[in-house]
Amino acid sequence: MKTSERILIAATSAFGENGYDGTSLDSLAHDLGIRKQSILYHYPTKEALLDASVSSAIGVLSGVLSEAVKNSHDGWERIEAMVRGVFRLAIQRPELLGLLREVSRLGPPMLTKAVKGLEPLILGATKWLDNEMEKGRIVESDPHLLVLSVYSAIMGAATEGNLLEAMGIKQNPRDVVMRRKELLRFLKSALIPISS
Amino acid sequence: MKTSERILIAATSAFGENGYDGTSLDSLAHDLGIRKQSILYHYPTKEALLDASVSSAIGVLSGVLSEAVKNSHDGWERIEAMVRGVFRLAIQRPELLGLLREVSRLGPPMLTKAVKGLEPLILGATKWLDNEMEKGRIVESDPHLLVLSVYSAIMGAATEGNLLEAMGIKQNPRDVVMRRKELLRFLKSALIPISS
DNA sequence: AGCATTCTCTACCAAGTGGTAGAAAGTAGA
DNA sequence: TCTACTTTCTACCACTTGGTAGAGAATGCT
Repeated sequence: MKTSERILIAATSAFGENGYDGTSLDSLAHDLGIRKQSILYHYPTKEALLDASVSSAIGVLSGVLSEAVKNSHDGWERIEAMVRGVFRLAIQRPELLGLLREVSRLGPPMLTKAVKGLEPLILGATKWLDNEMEKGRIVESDPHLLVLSVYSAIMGAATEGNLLEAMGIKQNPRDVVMRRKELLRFLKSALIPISS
Repeated sequence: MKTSERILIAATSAFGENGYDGTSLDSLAHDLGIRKQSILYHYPTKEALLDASVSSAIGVLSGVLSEAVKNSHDGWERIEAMVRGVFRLAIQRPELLGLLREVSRLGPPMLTKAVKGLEPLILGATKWLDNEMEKGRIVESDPHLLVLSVYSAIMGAATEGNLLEAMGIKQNPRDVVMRRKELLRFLKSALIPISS
């Protein structure tokens, strides 16, 4: 694999797990078995490295979600597919979601850029929700707020692994599945009209 | 006000907003108009300062929640009171919730200690939920998972202010109230049996 | 082979980090 | 006023931070 790719992957992990300030270029280089200056050759500044990490993370997330949209029909099924996709991501690469959360803490200007990258996704989601509401397949409410609620619920359930472990709740794959089921039940009862 | 209290308050803000690694004792001292060494007199290490901040934040949160419990009856009303309490806290002192989130990212050993501090609260909540489920006032489900879902939903809705602003969603008090309402609707439909 | 390009390295640097030592200043009781 | 104690200060330290300058290697093209 190309060095620049290896750097990007390691950086995404580190930024997502230890935060931006908690990650030093030296430690990053050490983990990769190279020198810090090699990192700075591929990414001229630390911020540029963060930028690239965020872009790639957004790319992966977008991929997962649009894949879920492609392979599902309208209504509840689609929401379920998206939640499953994000959970799979949370298990396989938790650092990606951690990174997005970190970005939202860092605030502008990085956050602004990230949101811009996610804008088509958010726009698509709200439009689709609007449409679904019109057809009565989803409970009427402000789509923007809905997207946020769902976002934070998923993000929370998917990324609070640390917290769960500290609470003594095991993290076997089976338990993660149960948590996903619980979240889906949660979402379903909140979003789907009683008739269905 | 005593210097040690001023330090504690400023530290809680800083840790909550900029993270532990993102906060230097020098900048903290500068904001307070004192010298770093005065901080280190009251709190021998940076970690001790974090510890004290976390303890105080947990104290405040516990206070808000037990106040909500005291002033409400069983059933949905109590959940609503608790959500209102946390939202009020999120508006008045968002850095407190930010700090708790930061702690959950830092992981052990600080997280372990924090969770231990919150244990009575969590235990009380799960016990109460168990009881409510028995009486049929709340939908049957794993109380632990439920607490987590509710926690992350509230935490998300209450602390993603940065994200919302970057998304161009205004943050007037009126809008915060709307978000709280939306979250309450969300929780209600997920938690309350259809009969009510 | 020679040459240019791409990449990784050693050697530094100025600034900032948490923390130590101990002097100076304030404060209160006798 | 003397004394004991608490608090804040100046001065400093070893170490780490992100970043620069430029020398050496690889690598591929002709």
